[in-house]
Amino acid sequence: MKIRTRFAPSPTGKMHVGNLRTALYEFLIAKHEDGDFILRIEDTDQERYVEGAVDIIYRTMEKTGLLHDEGPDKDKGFGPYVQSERQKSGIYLKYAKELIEKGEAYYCFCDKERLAGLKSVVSEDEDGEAKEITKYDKHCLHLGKEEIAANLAAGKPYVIRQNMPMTGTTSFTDAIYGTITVENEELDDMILIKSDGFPTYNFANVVDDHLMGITHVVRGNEYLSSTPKYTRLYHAFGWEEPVYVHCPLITNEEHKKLAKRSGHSSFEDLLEQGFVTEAIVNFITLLGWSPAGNEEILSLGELIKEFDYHTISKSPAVFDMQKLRWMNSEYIKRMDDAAYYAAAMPYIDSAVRRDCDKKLIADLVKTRIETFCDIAGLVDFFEELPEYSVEMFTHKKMKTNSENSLEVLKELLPRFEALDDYSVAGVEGLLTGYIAEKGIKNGQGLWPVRTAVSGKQSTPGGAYEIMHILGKDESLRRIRLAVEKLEGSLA
RNA sequence: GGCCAGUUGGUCAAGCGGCUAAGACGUCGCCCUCUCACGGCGAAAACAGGGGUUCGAUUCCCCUACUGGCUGCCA
Repeated sequence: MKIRTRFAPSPTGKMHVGNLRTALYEFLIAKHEDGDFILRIEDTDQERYVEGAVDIIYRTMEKTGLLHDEGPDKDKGFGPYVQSERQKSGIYLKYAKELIEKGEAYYCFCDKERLAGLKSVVSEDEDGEAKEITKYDKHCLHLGKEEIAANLAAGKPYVIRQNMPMTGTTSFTDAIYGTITVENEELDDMILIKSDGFPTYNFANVVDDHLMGITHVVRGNEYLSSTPKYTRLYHAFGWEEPVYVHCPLITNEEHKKLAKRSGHSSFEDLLEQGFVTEAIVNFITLLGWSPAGNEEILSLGELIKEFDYHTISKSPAVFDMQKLRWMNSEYIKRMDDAAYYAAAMPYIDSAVRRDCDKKLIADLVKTRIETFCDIAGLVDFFEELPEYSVEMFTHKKMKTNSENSLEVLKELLPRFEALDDYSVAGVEGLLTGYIAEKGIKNGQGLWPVRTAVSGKQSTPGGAYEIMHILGKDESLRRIRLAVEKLEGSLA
């Protein structure tokens, strides 16, 4: 049978990385076996709906290459794929009523006050916050037919609840976690249809998954505890259950659920921080799953080939920013020229306003950045010579100090003044010639120059490249300044 | 509190009864080198604890501890 998976996000804001990974796994599971990947918008919660969130979902899917075979924007398949649209046809209510007839669900007219009265404080957490638990007492299950009819006729607000048995157990099998069994008395009579007429996620999800022929239900393991309820729903309808694939949670460094404040909880945050889409996709896939071989840098195509959901791990994974940064640097290094320049130039242009060889700057910086946002901090000295101390001319390993740096720079200054060819090769020729002539080490000649023209301990590129980028005038200005500095300190 | 799940180096993770317990990130060292990177080489670093089962447990079972999730007319 052809595999069909679905990504069923709620349009409530940014694309959380946990959601993105779920989408990724769903896509990978389907495509690995040439199956269908479906996009369904679960917007049954009117309260949480955020304008524009659906567009974020579309954009993210497109950018990451997780292209769906069926979805809201395509006019094929079962459609529509937006639950608020589907709801209009009364489809969910129809199925809920079917359950009522079977005795698997019932109308409930209890108001919030009565429900609140059912709550009991069971404990307090460390912050002194009371933890309450509620389990509905099945009060309305025992309403008479006439009473229900009268309430309905009177337009009294109602919900429809699932009728859980008080005895026995319910089991389901998850592809990752194995068979899980719970006591039915632990199961609350969950709400299927809300008083506003919308189905709850729990219900709409099951109905739609069935109607759309979803074979593999993939979701975060926060749903593991509620899955027995879904199992009961499938059984009540007499529907075949899908294969469940629950994925381990992604946590922050404190091993807590990735929260908004961590600053990297969403795809958009990551893009803003200079990460490339392919690296994000690659990295997120590896949170909870690892390939059979040792190669970790894998394109989406390679992931499709290698992904095997049976080997998804059970334990939660910490989102390691450090490793993402490394992986991003690998992707940057592997970018071809066109793509790389296109991505890097905007960052270089905004950091270096001087008219110069920016392509060279881009080349120099390529192996030195982990994200594009790192560029600014590396190239700032091209724009403006930073304040620096003469101590910088003293370097033990280079065998330099203020005295010989001053000597080198003073001897070099007239030669640079006479030089017209400030190409990299031109500058290099002059400097290597000088070094050979003096019989000194490369470092002894080059360290003073590089320091003088950059004012920094470390720079992308060396003296030749920097002088070429700065050009004759600016290079001379900086060298003269260094000479003054050194003379001042030695006087 | 109840229920469910998880627990291999700092992090991601191989392992599926017998191994010197892979690999990657990070860290440290060396080489390369005009700096920093890149690249190359190398090092330190782990089976939560206790009981079983077994000739033999990281691997199977039980208990404990810890961590996380759920316990909404949210998903």
